[in-house]
Amino acid sequence: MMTKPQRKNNPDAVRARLLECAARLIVDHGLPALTLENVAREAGVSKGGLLHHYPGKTALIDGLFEEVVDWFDARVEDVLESDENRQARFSRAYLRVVAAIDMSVPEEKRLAVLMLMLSSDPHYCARWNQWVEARLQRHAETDLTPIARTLRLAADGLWLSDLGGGPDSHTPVRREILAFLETLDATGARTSSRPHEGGQ
Amino acid sequence: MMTKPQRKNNPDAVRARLLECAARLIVDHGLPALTLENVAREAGVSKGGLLHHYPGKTALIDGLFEEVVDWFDARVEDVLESDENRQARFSRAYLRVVAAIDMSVPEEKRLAVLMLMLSSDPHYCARWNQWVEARLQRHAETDLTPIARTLRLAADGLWLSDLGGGPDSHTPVRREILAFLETLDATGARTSSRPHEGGQ
DNA sequence: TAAAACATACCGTCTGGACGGTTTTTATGC
DNA sequence: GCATAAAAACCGTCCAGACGGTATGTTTTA
Repeated sequence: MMTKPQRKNNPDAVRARLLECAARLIVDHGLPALTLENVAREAGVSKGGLLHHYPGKTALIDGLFEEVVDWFDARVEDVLESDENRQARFSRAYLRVVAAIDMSVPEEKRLAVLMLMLSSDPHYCARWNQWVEARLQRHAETDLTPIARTLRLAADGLWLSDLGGGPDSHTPVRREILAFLETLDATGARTSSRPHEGGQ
Repeated sequence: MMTKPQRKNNPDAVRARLLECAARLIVDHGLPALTLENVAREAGVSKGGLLHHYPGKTALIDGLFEEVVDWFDARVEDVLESDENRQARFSRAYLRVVAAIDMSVPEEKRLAVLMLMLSSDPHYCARWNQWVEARLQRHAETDLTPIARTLRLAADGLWLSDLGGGPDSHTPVRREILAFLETLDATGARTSSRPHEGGQ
């Protein structure tokens, strides 16, 4: 027997569905497709139902933003801990998480949402920068080198390419790039590993 | 005396002003600020006047897109030709152009528009990919290596960082990254320069 | 029975764009 | 040259639809 078969309403599931549908809408049809009506219809609730859970469009987007950031943060933390090499740990984890994203998996598509929100709204951009800089501060010993920064920069590029299906988003090419970047990481560690603080 | 002081109408100038104002509106206040009325007011014409030159909003955006791409293309071509080193010529030029962008110069701000359009609309994303792939095909001999791809990826990351004022957009850090990437370019050329075609 | 979880109906605003004018420029005939 | 017709440039108004949000119900859960 199921755990809760007699329960008709499941607000938590509805909220999750709302967020998921919002993400899918954005990724598949762009930001203008993110309307309250669309999200509600996709999630199988009425607009009133949606506004009950998220009192306004900004609340919905905020919820989506935080969920995606948390998801990304958790994955980075996970990859980070299972890495013995300390050199540029955070940035390498950052890159690996981005590289591991498979856009054909709807679950992972939602990260693309982040990219969209970042580039469109200065507000979320600032909040994202806050997250990055907090992590950068925590890993100041290992992730302030040019190599580390390059890894993250390349990750962002890969990320953007994924979003638009660019020439670098195809599996074989991407695999090669990744391999190169990991090599770069190893060699770069020897080349210039001095962490420099507070330039200027 | 001026060349054409007696001419009251100057449609070409109006069209240019329209595009410029559209770009500024997007960069300064985000995409939702791009309304026909706003653009028309900023450009000092009526909405009817705008619709005379660009029959519809999509036409306006299309015009803006093409102008910015052309601008970027011209600069890349320019940097490209004045580079004796053949290794990853196109990708290095791509990087240098992006790196040279000064967001405090309004003229160069408009490149940010491209980034916004790319990440928001799948349609323009495809058109951008078309451009990149065309250039990639033209420079197939030099720019299909992982290093070349990495340069462009990093450029995109830098670009995105510029748009949002991320931690890598500050001058000293950026300068360091750039220096590193140029070094990487030189060393990488020796490491693995074999062009591989048609993976899969 | 009170509150949470929904649905339905409705409203105000904004925006793209159609439409019919008016003025300016250009092309044409003489 | 010059009148004049035609085309291009431009303006102001109006409208239909979309969208965010409110207000008010109805059902389910605690």
